[in-house]
Amino acid sequence: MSNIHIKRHLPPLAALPAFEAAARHQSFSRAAEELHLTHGAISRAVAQIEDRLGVELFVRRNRRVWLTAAGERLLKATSAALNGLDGAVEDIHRHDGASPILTVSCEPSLAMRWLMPRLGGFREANPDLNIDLRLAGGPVDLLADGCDVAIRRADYGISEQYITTRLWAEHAGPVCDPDCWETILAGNLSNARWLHARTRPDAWDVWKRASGSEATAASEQYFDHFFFALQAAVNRLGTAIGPLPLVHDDLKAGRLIAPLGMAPTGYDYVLITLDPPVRDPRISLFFEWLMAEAGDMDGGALPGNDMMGPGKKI
Amino acid sequence: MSNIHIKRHLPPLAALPAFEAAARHQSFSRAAEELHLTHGAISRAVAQIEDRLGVELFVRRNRRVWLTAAGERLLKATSAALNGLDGAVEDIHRHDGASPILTVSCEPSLAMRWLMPRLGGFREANPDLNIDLRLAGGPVDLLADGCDVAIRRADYGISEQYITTRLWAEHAGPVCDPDCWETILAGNLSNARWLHARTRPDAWDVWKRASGSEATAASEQYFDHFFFALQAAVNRLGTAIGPLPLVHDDLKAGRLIAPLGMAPTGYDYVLITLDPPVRDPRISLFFEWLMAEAGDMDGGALPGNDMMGPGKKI
DNA sequence: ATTTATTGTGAGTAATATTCACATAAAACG
DNA sequence: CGTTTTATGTGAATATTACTCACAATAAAT
Repeated sequence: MSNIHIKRHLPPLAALPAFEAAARHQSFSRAAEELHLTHGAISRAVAQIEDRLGVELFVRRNRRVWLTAAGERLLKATSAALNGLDGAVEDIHRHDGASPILTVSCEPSLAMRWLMPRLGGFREANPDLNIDLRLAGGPVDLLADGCDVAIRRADYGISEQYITTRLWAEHAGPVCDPDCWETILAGNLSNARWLHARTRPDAWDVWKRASGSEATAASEQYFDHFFFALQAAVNRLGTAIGPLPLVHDDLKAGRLIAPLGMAPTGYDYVLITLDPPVRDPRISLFFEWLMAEAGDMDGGALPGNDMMGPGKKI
Repeated sequence: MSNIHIKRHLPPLAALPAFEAAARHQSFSRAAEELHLTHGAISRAVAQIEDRLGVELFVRRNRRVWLTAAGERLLKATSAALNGLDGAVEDIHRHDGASPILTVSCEPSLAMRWLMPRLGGFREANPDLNIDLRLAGGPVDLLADGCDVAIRRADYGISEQYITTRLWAEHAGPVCDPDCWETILAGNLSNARWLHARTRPDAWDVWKRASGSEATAASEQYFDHFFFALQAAVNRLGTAIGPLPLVHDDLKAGRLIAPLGMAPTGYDYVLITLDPPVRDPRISLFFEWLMAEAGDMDGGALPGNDMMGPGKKI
């Protein structure tokens, strides 16, 4: 448990400011001036990093130097590292450590179709707390990515080092444009053109299992992204499996209907944090807001609820 | 020009691995084991950072330690910094510095409505080059954010330290759902309900100036995001000013029409890089692809083009 | 050819990082 | 309740390293 050795290959950290300044100025002498050192110190610092990495960072041509490809790569990471640390120190001096920025990692489709349209409301309610939204899917490394919280669909094992707080259980069901539901109800779902997404190829199977349906598709079409399949459904191209959060606003606005209702897929959406949300007031604020916004997300849109459009009973 | 002193407040960098390990283990002794040092070395490293910052990083209670708020903030930056550097070193060792990841910073609305739907195509065409997309608006600091390129609407002064490459000139015009254009043409634009976005409050004025229109709104409505106003237009709530990239796909799919055509707004969309795109093969690849995808973006959708729906002549 | 601007380097020195040994403190244990 | 165990803090000695200085080397600028 305690011998989680993180084996890193780090350059000599103390030499990084010298390297960064030298790269910025493309000159060891200017870097020396900036840092109030001698050019020899810069030269040795750079040489030290090069020795450690076994790669040349600069191309030296008599009166000027410039970065090699390796140097460019290291500069990118170095600048990010130094600026990030500088920002942290400033935050600490100004706000005693409580950063007024909450960095949220969210899956792209959920962010686009659910979170972003609502973030304006959060900003209005909490003008002091800025949300920095990053789109990313799959396993998350909060520390490495510098994120405070992540929102994920818990369809994979989430590292035990994190605290996961359940947000809502995912419900999903076939969605199509309002004009097509009669067609579907007249016969059955097998009349429909099924829209698939390669990012979640089992969506239809999961739904069939959850709802006990035995339907097969009349025709099928594949898209690269879930987002795209849903857009196609809005655009009357067929019927897609819509997870509730991603189609919530479309259902509410009448752009889509879910004539067969929604069934739980067995997956939860969770909030991933390093510590329990209550420990960080920013996170607890965000969490409370999320839960309030998601009030009608968790079973509230099952058959019997009027959000679904007219054909909610199968 | 050369005396751009970047005044940073950095913690003692060499002490950071000790701090990070101590924070991770919540124990100085475990950290010492991991780093093959004595607990005294860890204690002094942490104390050194605390002295420099003038803040306590750990709460010491006899047999355990945990982070203060300031410590948590510094840990976030430190982890990100060390992991970022580690990644750079690994890239350098594996690929001699050429990272197989291209980090792209893009404005959220453009990313959502134009870039993301196309990225799948890029990934298929270039499976070796992964795109890491970050949503951010306004001024960009490529180095600080660790981004290779940024895509921006050049509506503000862009720092001279960057190379800006023009992508296309923005065209914009009123867009509404296909059923409403007859209403508009029957009278004029003043019959319409104008949809505004607080993120670009001058959009209608800019268009009126560009097109010479003197119209005024029959009624108006405000939204928090451009994205939202456009969604409202799709949803038949009124007429919004649609910049071509953001409504391109909606026009093409017939969800929206632009009965009065598009006029240049005077703003360019640009690619922002540290060096000319040709110098980095990843960037030049991405740039070429962008230009190919944007083939019909630059004036190609002006009145007279059939992309606009039936009412393209005013 | 001389000057100028730049980086590399050996040797000495200044600074600092690390250890060792001991001090301290409170929980755990019998 | 005393003893042991597990932690961290710290003074002094020591090992390491970072930095400077002075000089070397190089090639462009004059």
